[in-house]
Amino acid sequence: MDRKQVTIQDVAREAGVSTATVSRTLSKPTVVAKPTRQAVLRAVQKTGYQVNHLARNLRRGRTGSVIALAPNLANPFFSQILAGMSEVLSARNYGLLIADTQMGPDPDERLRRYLAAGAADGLVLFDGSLSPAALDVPGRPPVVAACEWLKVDLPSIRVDNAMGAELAVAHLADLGHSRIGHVTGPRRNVLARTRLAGWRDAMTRRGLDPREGWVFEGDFSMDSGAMAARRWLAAPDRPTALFFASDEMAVGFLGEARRADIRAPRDVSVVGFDNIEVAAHLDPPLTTIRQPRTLIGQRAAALLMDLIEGGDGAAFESMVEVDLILRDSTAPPPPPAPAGQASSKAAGAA
Amino acid sequence: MDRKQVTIQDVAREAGVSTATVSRTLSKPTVVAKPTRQAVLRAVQKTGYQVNHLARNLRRGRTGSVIALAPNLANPFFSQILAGMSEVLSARNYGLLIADTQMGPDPDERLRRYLAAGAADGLVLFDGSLSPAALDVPGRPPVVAACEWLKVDLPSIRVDNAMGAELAVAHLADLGHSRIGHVTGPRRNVLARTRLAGWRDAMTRRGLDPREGWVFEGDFSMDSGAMAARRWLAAPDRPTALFFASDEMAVGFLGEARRADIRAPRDVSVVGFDNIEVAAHLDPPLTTIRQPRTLIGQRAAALLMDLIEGGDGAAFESMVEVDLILRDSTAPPPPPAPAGQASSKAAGAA
DNA sequence: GCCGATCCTGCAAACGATTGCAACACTGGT
DNA sequence: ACCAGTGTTGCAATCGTTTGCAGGATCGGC
Repeated sequence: MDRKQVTIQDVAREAGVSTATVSRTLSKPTVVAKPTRQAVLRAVQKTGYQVNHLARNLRRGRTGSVIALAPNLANPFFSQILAGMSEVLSARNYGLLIADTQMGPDPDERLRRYLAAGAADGLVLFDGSLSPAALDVPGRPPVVAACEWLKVDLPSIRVDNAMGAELAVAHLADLGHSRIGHVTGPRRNVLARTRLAGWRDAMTRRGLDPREGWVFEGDFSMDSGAMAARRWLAAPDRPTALFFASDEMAVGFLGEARRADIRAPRDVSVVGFDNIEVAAHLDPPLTTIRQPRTLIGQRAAALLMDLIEGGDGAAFESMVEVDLILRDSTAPPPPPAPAGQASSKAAGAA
Repeated sequence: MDRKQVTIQDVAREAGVSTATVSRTLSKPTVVAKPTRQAVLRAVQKTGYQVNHLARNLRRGRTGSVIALAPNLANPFFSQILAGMSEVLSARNYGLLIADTQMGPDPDERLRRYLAAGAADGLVLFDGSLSPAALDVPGRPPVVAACEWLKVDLPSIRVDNAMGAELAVAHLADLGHSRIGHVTGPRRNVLARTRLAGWRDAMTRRGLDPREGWVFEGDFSMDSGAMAARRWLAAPDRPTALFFASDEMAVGFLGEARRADIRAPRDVSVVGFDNIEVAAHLDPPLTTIRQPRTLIGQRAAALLMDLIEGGDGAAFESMVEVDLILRDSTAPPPPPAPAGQASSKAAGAA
């Protein structure tokens, strides 16, 4: 094997110039005279030289990659975000490292180590469950928060969750619903809290009652959506419409509800959040709030790049908008049942 | 700011030893005397020293990370695989870089560059559409193929697609179906081809007719599943059961079919492939072939690690098994309609 | 023919770690 | 007292590149 790597020295020898010239030809070509440049390039061709990134980066004092830290890589939610990041990063010749925060025993410590280790020039954080205090690391690289921390003064990408809730409630109210419930994400999650607060605001703003009995706690998962369905079925005076903090929960809800012969939008209207791919292919297709995940990734990456290279962070905070995707899981509320009580199944079958 | 990074020199000075000793204390502690070791560790504590990976790796001639190359990062299919990889890699202190092959103009060239650039110690390839010829790079790092190339003699992780098809067909045949169709992935995709071949084999092995009119071409996407539904509806003498090369297509099929008032398993039995998360939450819950995606990631990473460190590649090829997840989208075929023709809707309602 | 300006190139010192080699200090056996 | 062996440490080279500085060449204007 010619395991031996060809170095800049070899090229220099081949071209009859110094290593400095070779280096310059490759990084700032304008500064070297044309004939020399061509000779060097020929030598590069001939030897098949490839720069050694390790050496270059050591010298330059950067790593040439950024790291994305997510709470759970297996969650498909992140795949599109990563794709967005990858797109802008690779255009700038940066590498994208990914890591899972929730794997070891102490996630905060893990974050701290990533920051201190200097394994990357920057970091995008998607895990809002980590403590902002973990960012207190002396010489840490720039960090972009895409995890909805409220208090922290950090460059960040935020999703307009309040607007999402507003759009959902507005849509349902416009259809004539007044008993509009909400299925939340996990209590401790900031996204979940923001959406819940958004729902409350939107309700009160319209003079509707954001009744505590109409909020069902979930954890974003399909299973928790199915659970919510069971609790919703058992609830007295249950809402005629539900706004879900995630599409997954809406999916779980619909599946479970159907087993009790409850159909959307005939018996209940549902609005999801996120516009996951399957939303369009359910029966009924799910009305939902779309978060542009690719865009989130792109924005986060671009902001981080700015911070790393420019450094001023002009677009310090950026809010990405959401919109309502209208499909068929919402409709005007069913006419109140004659007896007014618990017989919507029978009524539905008529 | 104390932007200045603390180096091994600072630690050495603080501890009153040479840099060599510090380095050894950190990498092979047994070789240095206990008192010295403690002094060094104290100094490390005091100065807050962190090794500079760039420098270490330059010296050691490795990068400490591997790269996963996928055709489309946005595809949630990969998120679980990546999670699996991340798990074993981070346990070994390796980083995980990800990149999208299908972004630039020339994917093959892109792969070639990744290999030549030496940006990683190894590479896992998930894109079967690339040309194996692109791997012909002189001093390239080890590559694990997880993309079902047939001919190439490369360390690889394969999924037992043939067995998947066999399980699906066996299940449907056991239920009494004889007209079992197949919805394929894109023609050029090797996975798709293997599943198609598996379906053919399984059918003929049972004396069933793998009729050409019963295969519907798709591309793994939900949309293509919906299209397949329309073609299936229009087909003369259509199959009573369908085996899909992906769950996504099955989902698309079910959604579209329902609009024509066709229900599974009443009117048609469907088996998917992959066991995506939503499969369990559909109505009906989808019977499917499970691919253990996390395991695939783990295996691929472990094999690559072996290749990088051990080098012999003991477990050169590894086949991961699939299994049948029984849910409710399959049932015995409906009794043949009296007129035998196109009236299954009406018949079903009886 | 001289002078500054301009352009191009090479020298050599970094970047921050690892490691082969040799030196040194002990130990215990003779 | 000497020697071989063992355990511990330091010296200095090395990994492959970038870059500040300075020197040589060339040019145009006087």
